[in-house]
Amino acid sequence: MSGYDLAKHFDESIGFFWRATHSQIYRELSKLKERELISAEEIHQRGKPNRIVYSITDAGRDALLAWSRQPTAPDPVKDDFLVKLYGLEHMDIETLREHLTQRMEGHRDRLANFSEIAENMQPTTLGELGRLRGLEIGLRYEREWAEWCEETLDALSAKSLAAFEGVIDFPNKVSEGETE
Amino acid sequence: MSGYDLAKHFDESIGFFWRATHSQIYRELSKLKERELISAEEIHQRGKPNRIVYSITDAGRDALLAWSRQPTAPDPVKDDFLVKLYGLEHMDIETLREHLTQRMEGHRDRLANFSEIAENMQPTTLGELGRLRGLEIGLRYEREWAEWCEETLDALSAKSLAAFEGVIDFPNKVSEGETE
DNA sequence: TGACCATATGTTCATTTGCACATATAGTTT
DNA sequence: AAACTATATGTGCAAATGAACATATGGTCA
Repeated sequence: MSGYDLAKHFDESIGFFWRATHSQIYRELSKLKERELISAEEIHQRGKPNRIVYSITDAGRDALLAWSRQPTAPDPVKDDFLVKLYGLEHMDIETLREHLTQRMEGHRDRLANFSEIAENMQPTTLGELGRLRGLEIGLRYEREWAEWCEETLDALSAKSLAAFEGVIDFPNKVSEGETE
Repeated sequence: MSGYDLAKHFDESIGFFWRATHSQIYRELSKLKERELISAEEIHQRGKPNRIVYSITDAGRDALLAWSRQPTAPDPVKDDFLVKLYGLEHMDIETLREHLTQRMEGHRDRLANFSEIAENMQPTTLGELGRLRGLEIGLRYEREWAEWCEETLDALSAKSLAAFEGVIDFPNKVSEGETE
């Protein structure tokens, strides 16, 4: 693939579990070529700029296999929305409810999208099997987040919050934000 | 809190959704103090080095509230294990199975840990409610990953893979990795 | 005609982050 | 006596990353 193709690929299929901007992609391709893990071929085009199409080398394939043998730590979660929940008493809850609703919709959209793709997949090769497994965790991920958003919206609803003592008067409803 | 306290805090409770090394913490505390969002007080101790205990200022509280009003994008997943699955035909599947097993155990351990904490929580304040909601998504996250690992191990078992044509002879079992 | 979009590749700059190093005290273990 | 652990704060360096800038062609749209 060319760098441009890779960038589009990140936007489309594999974006759920890995992504990179085009600036990073071109940098990495240069490094990989210098290490001779990929080879480059310039393709001349009429009307459009030249493309540089890269192919994996034997050394690259070896490196890929060696990499697959190295342990992988689970992707650490780092979500500032959960930080906001952690300090909920200092936050603007009304705004949080809005954000929760938006987030829920996003998760539901992606869930529907993933479900549709997964239903039309009938893996017959190892590669397809792996990609289906990837889709499967994406599905689970979006489903759980969507459900959690719904539950959390309910827990943060005015009715639910009224059950908490000393909470009926929100501490943050007064001053409108003029600070940065 | 002092920087040292914060570092321990990251290791303990809030590590699931946010973390930082002590070097980063001290740097950020310096910046926050310069912006006057926190104030510092040096505490002299016998036997131990002095501690610098930070407290939030009124400006800091304002900034915190303003921050809570800013939208938060979902934490993007970036997991190289899923990249390995994506290119499954080029990977060492036996090693992947081992890593899957280890990962599954890790997720199960954390699930058990989170479950125990959640069961003993009876939120009576907004803060506690928020922290329970954070724990709840952690619980869902670990549960789904653990189940997915189990399913994936099954899908990658020798028996399951035998059902795939042209897959019985693994392409990657021969050469032992000497490349980096 | 001028603006914008798609294709295509790159550089520069700043931020975030982690790792390793550095320093200092005092108790505990080998 | 030496090594290690806990407490406590910091610096230097490198890697990863994204945003913005830069350039070039040709088609479409207002």
